[in-house]
Amino acid sequence: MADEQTLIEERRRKLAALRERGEAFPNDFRRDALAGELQAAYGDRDAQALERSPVRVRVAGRILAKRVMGRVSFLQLQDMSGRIQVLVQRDALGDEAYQAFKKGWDVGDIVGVEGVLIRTRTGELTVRAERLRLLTKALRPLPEKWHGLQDQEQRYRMRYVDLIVNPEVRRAFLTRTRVIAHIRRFLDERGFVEVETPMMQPIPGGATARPFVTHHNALDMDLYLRIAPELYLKRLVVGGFEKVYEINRNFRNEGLSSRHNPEFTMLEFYWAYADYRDLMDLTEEMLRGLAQEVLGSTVVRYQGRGYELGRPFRRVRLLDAVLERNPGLGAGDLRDPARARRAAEAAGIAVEPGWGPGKIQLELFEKTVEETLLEPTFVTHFPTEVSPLARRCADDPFYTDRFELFVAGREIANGFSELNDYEDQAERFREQARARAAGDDEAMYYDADFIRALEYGMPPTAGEGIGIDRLVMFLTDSPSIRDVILFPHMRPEREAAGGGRRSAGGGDGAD
RNA sequence: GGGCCGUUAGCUCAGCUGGUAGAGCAGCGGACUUUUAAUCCGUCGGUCCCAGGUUCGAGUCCUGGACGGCCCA
Repeated sequence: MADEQTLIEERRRKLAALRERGEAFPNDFRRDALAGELQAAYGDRDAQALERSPVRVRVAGRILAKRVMGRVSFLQLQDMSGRIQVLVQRDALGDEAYQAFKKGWDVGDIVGVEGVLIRTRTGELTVRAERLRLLTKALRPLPEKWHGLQDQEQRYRMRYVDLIVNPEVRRAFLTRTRVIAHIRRFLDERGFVEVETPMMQPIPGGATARPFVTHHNALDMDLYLRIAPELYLKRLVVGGFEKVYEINRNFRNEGLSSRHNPEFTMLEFYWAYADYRDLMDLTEEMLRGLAQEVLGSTVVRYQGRGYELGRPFRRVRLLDAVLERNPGLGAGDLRDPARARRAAEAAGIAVEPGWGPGKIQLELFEKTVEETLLEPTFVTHFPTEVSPLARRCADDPFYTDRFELFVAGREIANGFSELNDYEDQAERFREQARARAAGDDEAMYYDADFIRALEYGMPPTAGEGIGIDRLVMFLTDSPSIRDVILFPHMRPEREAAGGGRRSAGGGDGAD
């Protein structure tokens, strides 16, 4: 009587008894209180005070624990706000109702309770039930009460179970929601306008990445799931949306890892009459306020280490950061194509044919510097060669007015003064198109409509993208991006019939 | 794509050098009117991820595969 099918059969039997009494899936119970709010409002009221002025409540939620002690029982009830205990007494409900509860109700069932607040002998705030309703009978048993669900695969595949039994998971996702809400408020307060631009694009632009392809039947044309919204948001700046942002999904057809999911959430915002330095200031302010709001402190604990967001972030040029970590190199070694190639090869980098000194500087940076940048650091002056949408530095066109923000060794944000010189932009697109023709399938396409938009004139503008998932990982102390994406991508499960161990769908059609 | 690790009851986990597969929780039966990992007595429950192989004998050893985790590209 304890393999999965038997456990389910046992509950089906209980459900059948409910159906016979005509009360299997009622939808007329209305609650007027939430567990967490009751804890907050009455948590400090003592037993006598609760007795003197009784508080009647109707709560509903899932049974997480059931402790039967003869003619009295205790339930632990969980709703979206938290948990509260329920006291169930035979003498209050009558013998028939109490027996039905005792024999027919299980951990995992969803119930409604009407009663009064009391404090038990051991001091716990409790709803003493006067009426009990079983609202939804659960067929499947919940995981073990103490350890919860540990198996990573099952936690991701059956997130609904993970959320029921692992409170820290629920907390992380609520934090994610608060992060996004805070960012919206932050930008709204500063006059930014939120928009939505195409997810399906005829030309995938705005980043270097492999896209997903789909097909529009009526138009008989391929469309690409966007890898970035950038080129559309800049069209809007041309159109007069001088402060604009979008928080939404990007799709990149690349590998999965603890830092990559094929679909991920990005904030992009564009700010006319500002430059990349203004962006860095704004980013610091945003992240500082965010930590304060979400964590109550500007110190973030991540994977055992503390990070201080309260102080100004370090700012360092990419070349200087590379030279710091590679003491054998001099500035001149990384500007000349042949010398840069030799330097990279000496550092163990397999230099590909099309790479110029700018790409090599970036590779050296990623290989030798990136993961060492623990404290929040703005790395500035990315080479023009690897920044096809960024404005060149006024004093040195080899570099751009661009930065990336690194925290805990990971890229969190990428921003730059936008390239609004349509002639330069057209030339950069042609350069990308040449690289693509030469076999670089991550290189950008030439986007003629975007050039046309720029030719109408885009004001001097700064724009930035912030990876929301990685930011939330940092703020929730999550080691994997899958811990902050509700339903991360997984390989399909094997069919239950195929003999695989995991058979989440195994009960389907059993009746 | 490569390397390492994992997969045993619904869940969390033991299982030594190859010799009859275990515990706790959950379930079921019983006791119990203030417990909170309730307690106590009794009890059911296994395609040891899959397929081959070695062996008198495989959860355990070998080969291949599936899925997952970590690291690398």
